[in-house]
Amino acid sequence: MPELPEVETIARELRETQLIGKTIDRAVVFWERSIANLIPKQFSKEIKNKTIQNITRRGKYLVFTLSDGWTLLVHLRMTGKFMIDVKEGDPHSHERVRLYLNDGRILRYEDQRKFGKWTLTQHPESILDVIGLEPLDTEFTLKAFKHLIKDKKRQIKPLLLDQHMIAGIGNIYADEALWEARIHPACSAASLSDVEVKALYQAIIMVLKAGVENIGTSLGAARANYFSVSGRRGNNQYKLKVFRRESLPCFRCGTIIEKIVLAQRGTHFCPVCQLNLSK
DNA sequence: GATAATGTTGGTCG
DNA sequence: ACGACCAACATTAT
Repeated sequence: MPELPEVETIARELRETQLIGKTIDRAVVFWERSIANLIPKQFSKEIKNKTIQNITRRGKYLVFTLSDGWTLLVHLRMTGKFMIDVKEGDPHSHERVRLYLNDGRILRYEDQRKFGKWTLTQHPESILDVIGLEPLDTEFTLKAFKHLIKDKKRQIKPLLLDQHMIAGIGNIYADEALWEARIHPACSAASLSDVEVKALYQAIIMVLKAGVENIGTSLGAARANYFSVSGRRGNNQYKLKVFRRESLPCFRCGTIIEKIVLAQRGTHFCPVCQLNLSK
């Protein structure tokens, strides 16, 4: 569920809510497998009394820099979310981990589908260094993008979703970027012309920036859907051009948007605007 | 009421 | 190197 813009929004809200500088008095784990690399007992022991020094984002990971050289990496996968409470209370229905802070607040982590993972480590680089370029950083240049996709015969959409190539793009923003760039999601990366590569490069940056500015995409009304720490829903769902618009007219040419499956992911595109048969 | 689909990622197996 | 498929899960839509 949360892609780069949603994770970025959450990181910002966690900072804005003054978590930085607070100390973790105690941790409670309700679902063991939410902690990827430690048993709950070890996790609770190691995180106790650590101070939160910073909260940032790398790809789709939330990065909590803690005291004494420790880092907490949180990947929300499909349904992970954070909530902050001022008072003790029974665990919420999908609450998996809870951190008690020294200012009396409780940071709750909920994850309906239990796919999300927390990693508490002194060596975060082993995870963070193997993921790809940050698309909203200066390192993501047109030249770097060209280098990334040249000679890659694989389909362009699965490539965009590959976190080892570019970090943070998920199913929504991949479809949106390809529509903006007028590129068919199934065509081979290496087959793209220079003009198409540049258009796609600009589209990736554009759709991600728009997502961040609109504080993320919250689809549907269900509780499983993305909302930020404060419970606020994003607004980007109202700006989407193709994602989940199957059988509706393309905003550019009026053709009915199609939905296919690519790399086991629902994929939405306009069969006329995005018709580059180069493959 | 059964079945398919869901925004993620890691593994296996050709 | 890649793609196809499965697995981890709970819920909603059909």
